[in-house]
Amino acid sequence: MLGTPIRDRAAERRATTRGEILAASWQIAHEQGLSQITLRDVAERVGMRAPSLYSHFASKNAIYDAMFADAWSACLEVTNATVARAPRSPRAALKLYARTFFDFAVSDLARHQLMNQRTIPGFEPSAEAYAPAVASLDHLRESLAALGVRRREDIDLYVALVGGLVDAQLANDPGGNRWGRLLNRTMDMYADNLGL
Amino acid sequence: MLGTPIRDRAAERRATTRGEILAASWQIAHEQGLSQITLRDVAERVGMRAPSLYSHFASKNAIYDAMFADAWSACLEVTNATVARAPRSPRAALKLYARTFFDFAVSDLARHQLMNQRTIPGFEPSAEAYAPAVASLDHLRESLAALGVRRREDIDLYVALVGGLVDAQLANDPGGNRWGRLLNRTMDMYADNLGL
DNA sequence: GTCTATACACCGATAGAC
DNA sequence: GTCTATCGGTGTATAGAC
Repeated sequence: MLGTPIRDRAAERRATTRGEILAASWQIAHEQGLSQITLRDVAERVGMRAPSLYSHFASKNAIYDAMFADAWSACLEVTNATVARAPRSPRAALKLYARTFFDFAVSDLARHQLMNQRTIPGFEPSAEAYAPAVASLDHLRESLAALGVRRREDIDLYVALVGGLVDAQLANDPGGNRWGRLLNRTMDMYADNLGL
Repeated sequence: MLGTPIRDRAAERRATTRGEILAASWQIAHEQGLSQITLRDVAERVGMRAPSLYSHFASKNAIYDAMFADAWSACLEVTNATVARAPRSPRAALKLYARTFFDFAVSDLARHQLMNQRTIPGFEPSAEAYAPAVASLDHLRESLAALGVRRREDIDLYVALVGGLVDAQLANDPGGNRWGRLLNRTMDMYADNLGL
């Protein structure tokens, strides 16, 4: 009687190919911009013809969808690691959280555009791709709650403050630190406003 | 001897056609999104064939360029009118300036994307189109200076605060007021931080 | 299942007739 | 200045080889 193989070599190969397609897509996004990804270019980099990509992704937007999930999963991983070594002082913790997200966002323009802006014309993330994004926001809420920040408007303000610094940095001084310098001051200002 | 005509009817007609092309482009941007503008669609709305548009604009990006100048000119006009009726109190003036820009930005998503984000793949505003944008920033600097805000990092912080609220509002609650409600509080927080 | 070949409809842009 | 015709490029779809 034939037993079930331990490893599913076909599935492994399929997952590898999927990863290669995504890696090539990220490469193009970094080199030429997020919206400059073309199926023919992706296919060439992985040694295929363009239509063959449809064996692995249902459409070009499905590739963006997987990239969106990738990006937010990476964000969730980074912030998880940070919270584990959070300092006791609420202000210090606030600054660490904000700095972690700021550095993550500023370090990759294409990724930030995919995560936080709607720069791709017809693209809307699927529910599955949104899951790690929701998890990240939940995680942020828990982390802020542990510092005593629980009201929705306070969390909204935090989101706007950090997001505003990130957007200003990327839009007006990409590669620089003109707005990154203001991050600690902004968090002190925020903590003062909350009476922390 | 033939005198020069008082009115240049050909130039007037040309300017009118240009305006019609831009109006049609804004209409499409509002209905379908900024990146969904196609030359064939624009041409159809003004009663032309697509290639005829090249008699009035050198390229599709030249249309975006004129729209960019339009948008910042409108912003400059609105903020100019606001400063003229500024209250004496620095805090009240700060709130009025911020509210004016916030309402202007939030009222038109497509316009805001064109002005402040880089959502169109190959588009970079020309120097001429940038002029009203630079004038707006100069105008903001003068207005803030009159309130006692003169350091570059203080101005940078103001830009990030207002921009962050606008982006959060448009991205997470379009048509609502969830972040608009935080504008006055944010300006008080900012004024506290500056000791105003 | 995976890939190739081919095709379609649409895009921005250009050439040349009128 | 506007037209028709056309070009190379795009995302997408499908038939069929292996």
